[in-house]
Amino acid sequence: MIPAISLSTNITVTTNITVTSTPKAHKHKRPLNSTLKSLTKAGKLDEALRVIESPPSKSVASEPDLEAYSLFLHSCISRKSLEHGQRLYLHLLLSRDKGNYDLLKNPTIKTKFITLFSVCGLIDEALGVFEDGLEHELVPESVWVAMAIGFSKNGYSKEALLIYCGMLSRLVRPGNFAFSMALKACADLCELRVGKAVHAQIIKCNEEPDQVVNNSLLRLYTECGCFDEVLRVFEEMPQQNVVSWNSLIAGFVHRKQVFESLDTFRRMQGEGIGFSWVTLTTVLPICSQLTALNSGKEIHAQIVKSTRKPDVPVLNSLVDMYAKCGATDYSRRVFDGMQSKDLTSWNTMLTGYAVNGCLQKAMEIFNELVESGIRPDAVTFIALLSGCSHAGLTGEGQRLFNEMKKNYGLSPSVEHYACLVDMLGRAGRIKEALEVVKFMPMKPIGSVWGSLLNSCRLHGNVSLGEAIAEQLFELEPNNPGNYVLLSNIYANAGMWDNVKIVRDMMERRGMTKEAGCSWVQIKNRIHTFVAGGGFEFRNSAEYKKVWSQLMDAMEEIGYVPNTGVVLHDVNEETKSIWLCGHSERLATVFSLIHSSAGVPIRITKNLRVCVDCHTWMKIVSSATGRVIVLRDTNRFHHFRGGACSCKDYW
DNA sequence: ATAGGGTTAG
Repeated sequence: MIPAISLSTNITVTTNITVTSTPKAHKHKRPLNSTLKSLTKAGKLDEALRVIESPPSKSVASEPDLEAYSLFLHSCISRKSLEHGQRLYLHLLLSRDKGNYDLLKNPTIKTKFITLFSVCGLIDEALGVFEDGLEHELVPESVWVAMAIGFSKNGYSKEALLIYCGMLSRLVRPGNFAFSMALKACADLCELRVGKAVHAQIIKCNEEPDQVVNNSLLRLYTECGCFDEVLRVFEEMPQQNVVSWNSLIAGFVHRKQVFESLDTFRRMQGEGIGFSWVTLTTVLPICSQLTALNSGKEIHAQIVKSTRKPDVPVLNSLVDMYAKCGATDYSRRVFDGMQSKDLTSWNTMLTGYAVNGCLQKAMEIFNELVESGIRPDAVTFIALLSGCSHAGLTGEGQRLFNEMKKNYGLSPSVEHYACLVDMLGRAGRIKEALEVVKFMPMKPIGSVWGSLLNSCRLHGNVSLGEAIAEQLFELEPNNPGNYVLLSNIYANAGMWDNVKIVRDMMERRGMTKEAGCSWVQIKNRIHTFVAGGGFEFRNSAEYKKVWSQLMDAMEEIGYVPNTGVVLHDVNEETKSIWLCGHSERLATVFSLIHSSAGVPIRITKNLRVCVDCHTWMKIVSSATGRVIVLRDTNRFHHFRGGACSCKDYW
């Protein structure tokens, strides 16, 4: 059975097949072939071509044989040497026109040309080779598969599947190569239905799928979120290798089961599977997400200990992990040590500096990037612009925004406009920000209105905030953050009735504000604190001791809680008690108790830091002499000696 | 000839 696939195509596959007789082996004489082969093996493709293209003399055969050409093409493919391949192709076409035996009909040669053109990105040329004679010949599986892989590798997964279907419709039986290719295409498209049909074919063909096919199944089900299937295939396959385990970890990451994925990584070491660079590039982002610096460092140690040379992606994710843990110095060390860098390496380092508020250094990296001759891309500018926005460098940001198109030929996307709007709004230039929204060439997305609303909150603009919120509620009715922002605006203005109206609206629409939650890694454990929770900890003697010491220090400095951040209409005393229960404070006290002096405290929060906690943190950093690195939903705050890296602008 | 990965965004 052929699975029903509804995909649009411009490829027509005809089904009337005429079988031509098998070509007779091409006669050849040794000398020419051995010359050609040795030239090819020595990498002297130019000379080899000269031999091929030279007019036939009587002393040698008119054409070299299949084997010699195969070898030559193989060499072209591994070097991605399009030019040599094209010249051979032209030569064979001319030779065919002269009435010589048509070597382009030979499946091996055909497969190699298809592969060569595909790896060089010339998918149309590859298709031309493939379709040449398709109607009259019985094309073996290998040719179909080469064409399909060509499509798939160039990002044309639908077309790859259509080739697969074309093959089935001609009753060519798919083998393991065809199966894994088809499954990859389905995984790339998230085409679960077709993928399951292929799975069914694999089962029905009654031959044991090989490991690659099983791994492709794992990836399909991982991508499509069918975790039960992932587990089943994983358990049932005769042997799991590194790739299988990597898929399993990726499956957990996909489901945001960070602890399970770390656990699987450990189990894989326990079972003697080891790891590959891909394993580490899958696991490192978990450490980034969790700000689990200790775990990240352990992985770094594995890389250092290894005798293999780490590849670019694994080092990129290492740079990112350190940056996401607020440790840009470590990032920089890894970055500087990289022997080769790609644009992602630069973007990652740049972004790391930008989100940590080190705009100066981000600009230095940017300049170095430009000097090294690499062209920055859209991501580079999002990092720079959002960095400028958060650092309050409006002029610099505007300059970059304009340079983007003028000097680098990049037209700003809606995300870039969002950054521009954000930086103007934050600086209190809300009117100009609105002008940008009005004249930008595309429809604003939620985040554009969102940053405007945030600007209204920062600058206490109630009426404009209301108007913007209205737009936003229409665009993103189910984003609780927008409602919270509006109620913040009302609360700051003391308009408690309106706060209540917004709260009721949220409740009616079934939305809840995410509970504030902070966590910190101490040794290998992640300790989580929820706002208003942690009672057991707060009742402990050690907590009370540290807390009262902090209170004394606060009093000395003259700290008065800013209860304005409590968005409920309750009395002042209750408000200040609630503030003490904010999750970042619990995490801070916990860290003060459980980590040694001199080590920076690294806390991560799922929401934005509140203004009062921000003040509180500054004081704690000066009273205890500790560096506190707080990562909130979008920024880093480095508290040191009573000041914050964000200069109170965020 | 087939399977696995990293960066931005209120």
